[in-house]
Amino acid sequence: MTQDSATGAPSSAHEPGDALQTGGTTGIIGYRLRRAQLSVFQKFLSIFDGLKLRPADYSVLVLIADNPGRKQTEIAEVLDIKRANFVTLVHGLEERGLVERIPSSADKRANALHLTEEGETFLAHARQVHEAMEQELIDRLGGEGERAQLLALLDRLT
Amino acid sequence: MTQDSATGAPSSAHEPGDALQTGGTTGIIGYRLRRAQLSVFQKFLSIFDGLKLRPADYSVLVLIADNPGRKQTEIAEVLDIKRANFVTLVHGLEERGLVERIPSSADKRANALHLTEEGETFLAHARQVHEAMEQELIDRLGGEGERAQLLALLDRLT
DNA sequence: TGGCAATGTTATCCTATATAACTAAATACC
DNA sequence: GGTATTTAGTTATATAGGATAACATTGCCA
Repeated sequence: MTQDSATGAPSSAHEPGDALQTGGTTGIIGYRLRRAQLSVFQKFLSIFDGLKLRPADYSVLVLIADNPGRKQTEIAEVLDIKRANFVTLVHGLEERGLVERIPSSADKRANALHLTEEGETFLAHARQVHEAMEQELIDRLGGEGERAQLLALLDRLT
Repeated sequence: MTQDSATGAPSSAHEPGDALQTGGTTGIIGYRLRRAQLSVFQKFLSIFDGLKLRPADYSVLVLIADNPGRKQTEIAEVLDIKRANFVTLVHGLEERGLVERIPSSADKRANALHLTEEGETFLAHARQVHEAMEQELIDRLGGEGERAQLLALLDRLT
């Protein structure tokens, strides 16, 4: 009884060079999501290796650029980053001269976040680099239509 | 010049209660992938909280069940888990009485992995629980067709 | 005015993941 | 056949992500 291909069930024995039965995991939506996400993030990391920018850093810079003057809690919240961990993240960006924490005059507890001039320049470049990566992903998907399809399907899972 | 809705660009000022401009991040494939993956894993964790089973544990049990007698390196490899980290993972499953490490007679360095009787019973139950979750995800996607579409699109990213 | 909530921060913990080094055993090479 | 290389499992260790608790300062509000 070694008819794997018929039943898909594991045979009682295996030859040393045999491929493993992976259907039990590769059929799982969450598993495939995770693999795809890791693959895309890996590509991001390799592309942005020179700029020393991680996905979280990039998303923070983009959000600050598109919402200048917002306080830390607001930016952290939309990214689902705990404000305690956001402190370290912003601190790093500030040390690199990309972000400014300006004490809010309206609320003395809060810091208003802004990009520095250098931060604007840096992000403009990073956005170009990222745009190229995004376009490659779209190409791999098959086009804009497939990208829209994917995003719509992902939305239903969230 | 406060016509955000027309340009999508940030206005120079924001009202305290305003929603943030998030298009810069939510349009990114990798960002949406990550959010969806986190959401699905979160659901997994809450559903399997009672069984104290994490996604990685589940995938390991399934792979051992479907490929009994394989050695650690083989199972770890298909899951992209470093063999050094796999040691701890399998050790935990062994301590819980779900997995056996049987020294291979053919290769005295290797451990042949098997589920125990208890492991088989446990996994049978876990598979049922997971099947219900998977079906809910499929329903959310819209049906089997959409599931197949999603998996196909994810494949192209990997 | 006094109590409660929010902001930013520090400290700490846990988990996941990556790397290096080691042993014992198998394999390759000559 | 004996030596060198590779492989399997393991240990120790480092880093990064993310969660929680506690605290000072400030804002809110009733």
